[in-house]
Amino acid sequence: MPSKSTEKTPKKPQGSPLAFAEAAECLKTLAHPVRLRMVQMLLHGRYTVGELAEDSGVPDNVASEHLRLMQRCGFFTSERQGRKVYYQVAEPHLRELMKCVEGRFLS
Amino acid sequence: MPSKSTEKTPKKPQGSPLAFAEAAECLKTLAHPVRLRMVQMLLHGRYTVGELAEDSGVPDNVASEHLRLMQRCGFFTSERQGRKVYYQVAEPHLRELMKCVEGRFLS
DNA sequence: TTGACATATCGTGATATGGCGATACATTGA
DNA sequence: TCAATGTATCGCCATATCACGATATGTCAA
Repeated sequence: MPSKSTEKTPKKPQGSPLAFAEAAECLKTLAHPVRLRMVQMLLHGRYTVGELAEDSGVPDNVASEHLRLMQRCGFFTSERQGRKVYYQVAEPHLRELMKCVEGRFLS
Repeated sequence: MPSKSTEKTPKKPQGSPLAFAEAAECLKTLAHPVRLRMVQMLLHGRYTVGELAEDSGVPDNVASEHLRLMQRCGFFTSERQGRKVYYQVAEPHLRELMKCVEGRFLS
């Protein structure tokens, strides 16, 4: 008679609670209409805060805050060039992730 | 001299604001450690509320609320069997989306 | 230096979210 | 019918998020 503790449990998928917490935090950062749009834009090129703000229809300071949030997750890096600051994608997995999202919601 | 309105703007990717709002809402639903874990579990099998609750380490009522949220997004369907309710994946895109997340955070 | 422009940060208030206990509902078996 | 089990719902409260206006910082040009 096998005790409960020695039964094999082959079906439960892997993943530490900490990893799930991290993943959830990054997904939460991604889960905003303006931020999603910014990610999509930056996957296609390099843009300034002002350009992204205008494209998304939000004021510059709001755009700046969204970009900062995503930068903290490691999504983007920024680079000042004169008075302007250009953002670009730094997290390579963003492309595939966005492809999934586009495949589900923009087709 | 080309007017501003007739300049071509070839680089901006597609996507209506409404689509981004929908996508953001679904991602927000996904963006929770317990819910991520539940999605992962249900991509590997069919489980009851109680089973998912125990696996995630949350009380049954909390698990039930999380499952209801995800059901509203169309992620899952539920099926009562006796006193128990089994949940299962209904949204086919979840598998690929979860694969992206796992590839980034559980490897 | 001054002023204009681009971006970033801060404080605040409105709204949303998450988890909890209590309770309701549904199903089965005694 | 009653009690036990499994699930769902509700009200409450703590916290988080969001957008805004005001203000600060950094950069260039005159």
